Amino acid sequence: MAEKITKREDDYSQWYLDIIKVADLAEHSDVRGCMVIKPYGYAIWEKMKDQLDKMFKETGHQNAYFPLFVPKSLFEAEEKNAEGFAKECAVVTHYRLKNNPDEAGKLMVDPEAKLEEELVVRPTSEAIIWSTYKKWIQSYRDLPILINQWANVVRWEMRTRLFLRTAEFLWQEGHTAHASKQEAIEETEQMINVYADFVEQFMAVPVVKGLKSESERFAGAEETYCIEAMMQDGKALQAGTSHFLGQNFAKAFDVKFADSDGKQDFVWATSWGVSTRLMGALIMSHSDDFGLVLPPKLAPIHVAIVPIYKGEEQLKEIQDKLQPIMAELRQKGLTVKFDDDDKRRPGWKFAEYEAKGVPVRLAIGPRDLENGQIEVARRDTREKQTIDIDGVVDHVSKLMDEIQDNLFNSAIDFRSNNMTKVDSYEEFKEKVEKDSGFYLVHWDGTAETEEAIKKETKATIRCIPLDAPAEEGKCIYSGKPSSRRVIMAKAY
RNA sequence: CGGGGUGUAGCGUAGCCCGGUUAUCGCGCCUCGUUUGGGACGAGGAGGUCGCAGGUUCGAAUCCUGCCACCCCGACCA
Repeated sequence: MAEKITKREDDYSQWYLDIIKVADLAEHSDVRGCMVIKPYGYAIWEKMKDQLDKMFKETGHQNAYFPLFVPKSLFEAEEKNAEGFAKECAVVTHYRLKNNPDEAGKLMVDPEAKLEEELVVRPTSEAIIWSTYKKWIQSYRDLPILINQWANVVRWEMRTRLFLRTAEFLWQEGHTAHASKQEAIEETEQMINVYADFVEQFMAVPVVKGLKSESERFAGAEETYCIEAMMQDGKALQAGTSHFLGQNFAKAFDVKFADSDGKQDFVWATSWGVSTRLMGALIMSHSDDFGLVLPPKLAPIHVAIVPIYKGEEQLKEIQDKLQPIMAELRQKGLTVKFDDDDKRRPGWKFAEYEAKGVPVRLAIGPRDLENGQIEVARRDTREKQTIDIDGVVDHVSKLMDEIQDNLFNSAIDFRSNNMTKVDSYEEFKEKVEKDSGFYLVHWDGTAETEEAIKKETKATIRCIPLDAPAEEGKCIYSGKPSSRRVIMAKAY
């Protein structure tokens, strides 16, 4: 774990993978395109998960669980959805292995055990969930259904990348059913706001809330809301989506309800999700060449304490001095790790906790004990200062807020510096090729223009920002009129 | 799936072009000792189906064929 890492423009991917390695977050598994999330990485994910779960429950949702396998016929029911995912589905065709008669000790798929109907391993759960909701819904009194599920899904991607795109990934998917269009739209908007609040307030990553263009929309959705974040190389990362599904799935699965007048109508639907991809966003937003940088609100360890000592006696002295301080820190809800591991030297521990992104490190040795002081180091700026030990609890707890704010503000600054309004296509082409970043441009609203720009520049419409002010202009590509700017960027 | 690259101990690698003793070096690991304020030092030690499967050869990490995995660039995508 001693290797130095460097962030360079031409080597950003390697830097990203290096961070994952030095912080001990995850690694490639032996299974194609899959990932092993290691304990420290999972601890961070768990923090994110717990917070999101809390926010879902605060907005009236409940957790449930649906099957991993989706019979092919169910999967086919919503045509657009099936078509959108068909190319990346893992499919179960057999249910048994047997000994291979030609090769001792080897197994083979038993051809006798072919399934009548193939089972699709869920790439998303709309199909299985809506076929279930059909049984649950008869009247408006059964609505709304506000359910979330924490699960793994499988998408057989051509190219995979740790956290950002793995064949199997962990996520949460909300699936709600409503009696009115209006209510479903409100739900969709509510959830994109929940996501934005979580990502900004907990991950300290600023996002743009917006609508996807038709071509980037979720397969089977009427409207897709998204949040887009900017990574340190200027590229965009879609951090979460919330879909208004209209009555598409209700029609596909024949889910009708009787309203208060006894009239039958199809149910209105939403779905929304975020995944372990958020880990990628977290890593790429704040890390530096010394490793991961974690916002305090998501750090599994808030304070690492490194005692510097010779012999048991000195260690004991330090422990006695720190015992009440650690108790106070813990009382304030902070997780404290006192690292008296004698097998590692202090310098090693300093580097280790930096690599893991622990927000604050305390170091204390005989010299400090004598002076009644302690050394405090913050991870975000890597500043160290020696303060009176009496004030350390207050100081550290203030630092937590400061670090959380500083990370968010730095990310905002970075984004502002890399967000440009552009009005001519020539200028746009030139800029987007040289510097990644968000470009605010006028667009005529057609898929043809979008496609043409994508082909030429590799930049795509990340979203049509919800808060974009109305502004008359001309499409940078076609010159046709446009009423607001959209965000174009290269994306992950 | 198309183009390029890589695969040698836990990690990073030399050797491969031009086949030939016991496969190189660094980090890490184990033991003992000295150490401990920014990734310690010394001495000793363990660890290898050279990605997998075939082939050529007296002899293969090295040459040939096929396959697999990973990385980068495309297409696809959360």
